[in-house]
Amino acid sequence: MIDTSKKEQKRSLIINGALKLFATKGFYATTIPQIAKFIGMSSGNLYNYFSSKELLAQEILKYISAHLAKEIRKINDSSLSSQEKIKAIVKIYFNTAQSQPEMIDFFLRVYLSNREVFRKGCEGMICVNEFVTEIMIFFDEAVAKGELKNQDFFSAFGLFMGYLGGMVFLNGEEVLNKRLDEYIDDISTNIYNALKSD
Amino acid sequence: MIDTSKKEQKRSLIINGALKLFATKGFYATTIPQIAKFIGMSSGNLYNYFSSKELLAQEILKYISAHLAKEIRKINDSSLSSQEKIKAIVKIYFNTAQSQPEMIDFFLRVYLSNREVFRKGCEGMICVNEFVTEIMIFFDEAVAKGELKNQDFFSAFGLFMGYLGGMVFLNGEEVLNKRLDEYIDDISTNIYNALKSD
Amino acid sequence: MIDTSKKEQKRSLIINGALKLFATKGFYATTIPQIAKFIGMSSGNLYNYFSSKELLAQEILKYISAHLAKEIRKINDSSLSSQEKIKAIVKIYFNTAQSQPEMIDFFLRVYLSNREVFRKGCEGMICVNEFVTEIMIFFDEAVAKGELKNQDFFSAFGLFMGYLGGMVFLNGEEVLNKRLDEYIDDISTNIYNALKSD
Amino acid sequence: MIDTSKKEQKRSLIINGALKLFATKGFYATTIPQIAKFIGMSSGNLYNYFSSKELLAQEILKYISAHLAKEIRKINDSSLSSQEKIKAIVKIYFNTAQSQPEMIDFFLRVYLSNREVFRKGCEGMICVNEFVTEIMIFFDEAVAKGELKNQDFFSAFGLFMGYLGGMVFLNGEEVLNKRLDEYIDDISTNIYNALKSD
DNA sequence: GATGAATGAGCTTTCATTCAT
DNA sequence: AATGAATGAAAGCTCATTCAT
Repeated sequence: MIDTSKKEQKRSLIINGALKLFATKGFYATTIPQIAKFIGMSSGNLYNYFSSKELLAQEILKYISAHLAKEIRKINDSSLSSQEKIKAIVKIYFNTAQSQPEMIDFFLRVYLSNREVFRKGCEGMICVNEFVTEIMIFFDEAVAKGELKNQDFFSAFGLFMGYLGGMVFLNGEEVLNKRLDEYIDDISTNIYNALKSD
Repeated sequence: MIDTSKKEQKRSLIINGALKLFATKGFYATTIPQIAKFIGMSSGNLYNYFSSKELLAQEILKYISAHLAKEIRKINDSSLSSQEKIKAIVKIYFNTAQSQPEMIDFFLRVYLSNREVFRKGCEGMICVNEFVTEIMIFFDEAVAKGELKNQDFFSAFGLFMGYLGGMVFLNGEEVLNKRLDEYIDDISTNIYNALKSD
Repeated sequence: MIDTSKKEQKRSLIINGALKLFATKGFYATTIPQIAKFIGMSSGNLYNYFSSKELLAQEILKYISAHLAKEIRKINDSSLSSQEKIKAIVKIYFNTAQSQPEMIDFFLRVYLSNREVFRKGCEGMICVNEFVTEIMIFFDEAVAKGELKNQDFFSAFGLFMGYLGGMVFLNGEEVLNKRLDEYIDDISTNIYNALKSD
Repeated sequence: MIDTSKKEQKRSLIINGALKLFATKGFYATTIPQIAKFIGMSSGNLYNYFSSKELLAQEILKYISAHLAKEIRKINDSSLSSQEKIKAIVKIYFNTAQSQPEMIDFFLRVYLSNREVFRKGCEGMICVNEFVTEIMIFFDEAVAKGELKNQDFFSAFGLFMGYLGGMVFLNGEEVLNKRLDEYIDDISTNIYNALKSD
C-alpha cells in the first residue's frame, strides 16, 4: 500500500513536470531527458513509470480531463440557472488559463495539434471522456429544464470548446484588446444567446 | 514568362503536396524526404524552391489564407443579409473541410499548434492577414447595418473560428453523429443568435 | 573519483583518436562518424563528451599546447646556454614530429588553416597560450642574459615556429633529402645565428 | 587561335575569382555555385573549364607559383648582393601579402592546410615547382658567390618560407605589434645572419 | 528502483556534379 | 558554350529508448 502510494506520488510528479514542459514547448521540442532533469530524476528511471513518451502524453491528457471534469461537476451540482452555469464554466476555463495555463495550453498545443500522438490509445474521446461527460450532463439537464434549446450535443459542445479555445489562442498570440477575463461577460452572453431556447 | 510559370508551377506542386502531408501527420512528423518523395522530386531540389522546412510551412499558410479570403470576399461582395452571410461562411468552411480537408486541418494542426514554426516570419497575424481581414470586413459591415450587435471584434472572431474549427476537429475524431454539412443549419443559427443585435 | 576518472579516460580516448584523424585528413575531411568508429563508440555518444565538432577541435588544440608547453618548460628550467636551449627546442619539436606526428600536423593542418573553427572559443591565442608563453619565457631570459639580440618578440617567434613548421611540412611532402632529425644541427645553428646578439 | 585565347581568358577569370574566394573562406567553405555567381557564370559552365573543384584549386596553386616565381626571377636577374636580394624577396612577399593577400593566403589557408586536396595531382612540389626553382637559383648562386653558407637547400628554403609564412599568419591573427612591412628590416637581417657564410 | 552512458536511426540541410535544354 | 534544375550521398547533430551497473 505504502509502496503503491509512493509510486503514485512519483507518477504524479512526472505528470506535472512533463505537463508544464509539453505545454510550453510542445510535444516534439520537449525531450525525455529534459523532463527527467526538470523533476530531478534520471531519464532511465522515468521509463519505469511510463513506457513511452506518447503514453506519458496520453496519461497527462487524462489527468487534465479529470481535473477539468471535477471543476465542471461542482458547477453541475450547484443550483445555478443554466445561464449562470454557462458563465461559471467560462470563468473556470479562463481562470484556469490564467492560473494554470499549462492545462489549457496542453489541450491546444499538444492534444489538438499532435493527433498522431494520440491516435493509438486515445481513439475517439476515450482520454477526455470524463470532461466531455460533464459538459454533456450540463447540457442535457439544461435542455431538460427547458432553459436551452434541444439540439445535437456536439453543436453545443463544439461551440463551447471551440470558442473558449479560440479565445485562449488569440490571447496567447497577444492580439486581443483586453485581458482574457474581461471577455467573460461578452462571451457568456454570446454562448447563452446561441444555445438558449426560444 | 514560360520559365517563370514553370518555376511557379513547381512551387505550387510542392506547396500542395507538403500541405497534404503536414495536415495529415503534423509538422514534425512530416519529413522533407517524405514530401519530396510524395511529389516525385529529390529532397535536395526541394531546397531550390524553399530554403527551409519552416519557410515552406509559412508559404503554405499564406496560400491557405489567400484561398479562404477569396471565398469570403465573394460573400462579402454579395447582397445577402448578415444572417445569410453567416450561413454562407459556415458552408464555405465546411465544404472546404470536406473537399479539401488539408486546408482546414493545416490551420488546426500545424498553424494553431506549432507556434514556434511561425514565430519568425509570421509575427502577429501577418501570414493570415488576408483571411482575418475579410472576416473583419464582414463583421464591421454587419454591425454598421445594425444586424449584428456591436462588440469587440475578437469576441466575434473567436466564436466564428473557434466554433468552426472545433467542429472540424470533432469531425476528424469521428465522434460526430452526423456528416459535417448536416450541422450547417444548427451552427449558423447558433452563431447568428449569439451575435445578432437585440 | 573513479567515476570522474572513467569519464576523463574516455574524453582522453576521443581526443587522441580525433587528433590522429584530424591531423591526417584535415578538419573538414574528417567526419564525426569516422572518429566515432575509429575509437569504437557511437557517434551519438561522442556528443555526450563534446557538444560539437568545433569544440572538440579546440579541446585538442589546448591539449597539444599544454603538451608542448610542458616539454619547453623543462628546457627553460634547465641551466643550458641559450644556444643549447635552441637546439633542445628544435630537438623536441622534430622528435615530436616523428614520434607523434599528429601533434605537429594538427597545428599545421588544422589550427593554422581553419581559422574559422577557432574564431569563437580560441580568440587571440587563448588556446595556445601555454605554449606561446613558454617560448616567450625562453626568449626573454635569453635576451636578459645578453645571449640573444633584443628585438620584437614576434620576429623571433615567427622565425622559430615558421621555420620548424615549414620543415615538418616539407618532410610530410617527402621532398627532403634527409631524415628530419638530421637537420637538427643545421637548423639550430641557423636559428642561433639569426637571433644571437652581435 | 582567337577561340583558344577566349577560352584562356575565361579560365583566367575563373582562376582569379576562385582564388579570392578560396583565400578568404577556405576550400571547403567555398562552393562551386558561389564561385560561379561571383564571376557571373553558371556552375554548370564552370565545369566546361575545370572538371572538378580539386583540379581548380590545383590550377590556382600553379598560377600563384608562376606569379611569385616571376617576381623572384626579376630579383635573381638583378645585380644585387645576396643580402640585398634577401631583403628584396622579403619585401616582395610582404608587399604581395598586403596588396594581393589572396595569393599568400591561398598558400597558407588552402595549400598548406588541405593537403588531401593536392595529394593526387600535386605530388611532391610539382605544382609549386616554378617558385621553388627560383628560390633554389637564388640560393645556389649566393652560395657560389660565397655570400651564403653552403648547406642543404631545404634548410634554407624552410627558413625562408616558414618564417615569412609564419609572420603573415601572425599578422592575420592580429597579434603583431607593428605593421607587417615594419618587420622587413628585422626579418631580412635575421635571415641573412642565419644563412651567411662565416 | 535508480542511474546515465550508450546506441543508432533518423532528421534537416548542403553541395559537387550531371544533364536536358 | 551556356544554363540552372535536378540528383543523391553524406554531413553534423538529436533523442527515444535500452541496459549494465
